[in-house]
Amino acid sequence: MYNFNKIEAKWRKYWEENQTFKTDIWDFSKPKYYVLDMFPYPSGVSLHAGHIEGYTATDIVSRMKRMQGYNVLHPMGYDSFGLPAEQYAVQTGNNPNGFTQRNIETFTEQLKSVGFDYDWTKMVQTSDPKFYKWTQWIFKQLYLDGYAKYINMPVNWCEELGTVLANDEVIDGKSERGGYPVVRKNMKQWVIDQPAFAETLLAGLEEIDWPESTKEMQRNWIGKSIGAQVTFQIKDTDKTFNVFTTRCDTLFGATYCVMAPEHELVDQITTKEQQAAVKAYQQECAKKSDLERTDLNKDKTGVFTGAYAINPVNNQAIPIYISDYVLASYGTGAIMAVPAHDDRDFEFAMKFNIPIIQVLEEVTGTPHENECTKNSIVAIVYDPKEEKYLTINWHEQGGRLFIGGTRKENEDAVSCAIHEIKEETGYVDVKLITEDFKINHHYYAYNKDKYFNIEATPLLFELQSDQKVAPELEEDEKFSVEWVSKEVIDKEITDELHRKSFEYVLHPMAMCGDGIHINSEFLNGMNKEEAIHTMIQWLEEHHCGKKQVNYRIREWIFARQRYWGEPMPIVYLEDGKIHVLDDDELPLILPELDDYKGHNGKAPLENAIEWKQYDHNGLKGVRDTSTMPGSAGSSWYYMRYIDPDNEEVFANPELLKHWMPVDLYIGGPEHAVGHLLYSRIWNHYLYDKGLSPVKEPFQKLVHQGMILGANGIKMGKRYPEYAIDPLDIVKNYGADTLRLYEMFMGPLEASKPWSQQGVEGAQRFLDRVYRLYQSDKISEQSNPNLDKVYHQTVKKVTDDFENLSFNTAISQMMVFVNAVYKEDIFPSAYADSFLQLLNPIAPHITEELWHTVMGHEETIAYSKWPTYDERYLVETEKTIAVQVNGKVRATITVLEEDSNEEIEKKALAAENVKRHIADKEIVKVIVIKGKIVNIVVK
RNA sequence: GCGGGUAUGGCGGAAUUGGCAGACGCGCUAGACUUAGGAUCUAGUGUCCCAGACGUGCAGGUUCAACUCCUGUUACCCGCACCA
Repeated sequence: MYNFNKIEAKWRKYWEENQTFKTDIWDFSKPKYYVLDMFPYPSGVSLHAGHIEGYTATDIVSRMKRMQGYNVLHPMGYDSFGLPAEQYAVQTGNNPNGFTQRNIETFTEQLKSVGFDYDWTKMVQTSDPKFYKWTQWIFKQLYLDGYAKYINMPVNWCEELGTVLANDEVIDGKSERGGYPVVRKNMKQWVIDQPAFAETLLAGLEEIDWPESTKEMQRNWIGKSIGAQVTFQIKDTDKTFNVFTTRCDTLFGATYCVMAPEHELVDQITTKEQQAAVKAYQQECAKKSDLERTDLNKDKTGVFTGAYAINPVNNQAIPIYISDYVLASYGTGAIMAVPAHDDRDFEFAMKFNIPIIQVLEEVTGTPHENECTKNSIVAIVYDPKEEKYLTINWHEQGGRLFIGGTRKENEDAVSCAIHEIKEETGYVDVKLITEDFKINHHYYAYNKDKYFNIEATPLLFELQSDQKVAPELEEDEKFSVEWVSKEVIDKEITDELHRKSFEYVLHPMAMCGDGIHINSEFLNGMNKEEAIHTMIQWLEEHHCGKKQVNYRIREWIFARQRYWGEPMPIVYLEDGKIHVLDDDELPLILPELDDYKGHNGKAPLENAIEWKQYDHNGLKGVRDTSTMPGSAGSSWYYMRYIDPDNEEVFANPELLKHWMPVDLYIGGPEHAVGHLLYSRIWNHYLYDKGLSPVKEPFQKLVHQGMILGANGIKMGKRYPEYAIDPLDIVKNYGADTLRLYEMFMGPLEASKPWSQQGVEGAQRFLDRVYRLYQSDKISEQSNPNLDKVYHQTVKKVTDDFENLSFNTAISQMMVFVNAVYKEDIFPSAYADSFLQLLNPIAPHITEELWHTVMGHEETIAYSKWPTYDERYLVETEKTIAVQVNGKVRATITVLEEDSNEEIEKKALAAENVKRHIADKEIVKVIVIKGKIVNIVVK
């Protein structure tokens, strides 16, 4: 076994002493390549296997690009503000900075031990005043441009952490960190106006090479929906309120309105009689945490306010309820409810006995020209004693159906149905159960040779007794009355109308799809899309509504009542005005405290009595004592790497123009709607101001998958016995082995289980390579036997690295090594190139062999990446398969210049093929040149 | 419930535009070298009723040919979740 510990230490020292990986940022002579990792939070625990995976991937790409002649920027830094350091400070009374710096030292040591090619002279720390000066400065610009605002709004308040949280920091009603309960609370807060960026963020997604799932998550998070705002007047007052709806076409079906319990109008419109009930309900809702509020959504609750709203399209007065199924924070905090065509409204209406008006008919069947129209019924009779349904079996004429019939003029659906049941089956003692909707059905009647478009009303009856009269129609071989079970119906009733009828009658529900409008005056006969369009026009003409776009994304709550973050560069002056610090007052440095704990829900900086007092240039006031969220610094750090020591600007514009955007960004998928959205917002903003040269900061994004424990179980706190410490692997197997193994495990994006035996396999390969280079096979002679596999390997490794398919690149290198082992001569040119191909994955061992065996003086890191010659890849002679009726029966050797006829001749001549086509007729022979021959016989 | 993804030997996983399913590694079996082997090298390794048949979650379809395309379906993973 080669001495990996010694070799790895030797070359790490060499790289550091020679500043091998220092990027000359001003060297514009070569094309640039900016490859970035998501920087870690320097916690007390060390790097885990997942970090190594992502960091190795970028390391490989950066090393290959460097060898391909790019000027590569591959920096690393620390997201060093955050909660664990804060908690350490609270518990020990020590400044969190010391704790943070110690962790950073450990992390840096660990990262170096894995051999990553970071340019450490570019390192940034978000908690460094030199860095956060510019975080504060960008915030200041956002404030001056009106995007950062100090407003009163409902926030996520976590009592346990003593701070507000952003929406992405709340998971299932609990804090992301610690899992403490989170409640809604109204507070005056610093926020960033995210909805202002919604459109540009959506548009930008089209330009970038990101995983579709992540883009989709961002789209959902932004949550654009196009609809209409409709203004309702409150009956007998001059008050109005707006609702947002995506289905203004169903306005004629609105039978009530709902306001969120917190809606500002609720107190003003509630009638005396309802006041007590409304107050009680509001209090009940306020007490609930977000978790309880969403958890208790199985059953709808609500209270009538006593007030009525006037539906602008028909001047009907409809009741106004309050219910927590309407959220104060979305849309206008009030809705129009259309129970016939919305699931939630349907559920609420059923519970509170509110009328349901159908305004949209589902359409079944296919429309046809020259249809006759009529009204009809589908009667479904249920016998609860036998648990069977009454059907008519029309045998050949039309299969099994329920009882159907045409309504005569002036005949209502129920009497028609009762009449038809009697006429066709003789049963007379039936009770109506439901009759709530209509279906629009197109069909062709064979017996009449006509196309029909009918409006059908399905009705459910229950059989009360077996009482019967003689039916008008006698049963015969064409027609029989049968009671059957639900299973038989599911199987045998195929008619679309009858199936739909049965489905709706058994499970009444809202019809949310498309259809034909009814009961809707000027919309009647239109489909959904047409009706929405028409209704918006009508609303605008009558000044009671308009087209409206709504976003789910809300203000980004930007202040935390914590210590370990960037202080807000804000002062509240004595006259109540807000003052933002001058540039020369930045950075506003975080003061040392005696006590890092907040008291009574107040920020820890409240303890900095002197620091708080502001008296500068004749302005007196009090500083804001909140700090920025963890995602502030990480929203722009990628630009600071380019120019980390600049004291005049956050980064030199000329450098930014050359280096941005990040060409490849690799990190975990957990930041999909946090960091990755915030960064885009800041970058879009800076781009609009001309301070960033590109709109989108990260051109290509890839997420590495999770590395699981050996049993496929997530590593971590719950199962520490399965946790793998990558540094143990470095010590016991070598950094090169760790890197090779993690890259060979499987596709970068996939989750994959750890295998100790796999680690040993990786080490075995490296040792095999090492021994190969110690052998006397390396020679100045050439070896044509290796030409093809060599060029194939160069091509595949280059392509696969480019596509981040490291597992298959490694597999190809193994194929190459296996091939060399079978040969006596390993040409030194190939031996050189192979080290270069393997270098990005295993930098130490390859650098060692490059110098000690191949005799190079200079580092391998800047050697020219090998190229392949296409000539060796085209195969003059190829073995292809011959199939007979799609089954492989033989393989034949064909030459590049063989014509299809010659190939066919060879195929037919193969022994095993002859046997399989003997005494059969050849229907045709398919020859795909260079691929396969298929002989079809009969 | 909605959105996205995955499913291939004992295991991790390969398979350009549909064209010899199982590359490569792990594990396993046998042999060589050895005092020895948990080192190394060589050969083998999808299943079965083995001149053949079957086989990429399940059921269909398209095609000369399907892991790959189409329809339906199941299981698991991730995200969102009363968003009007």
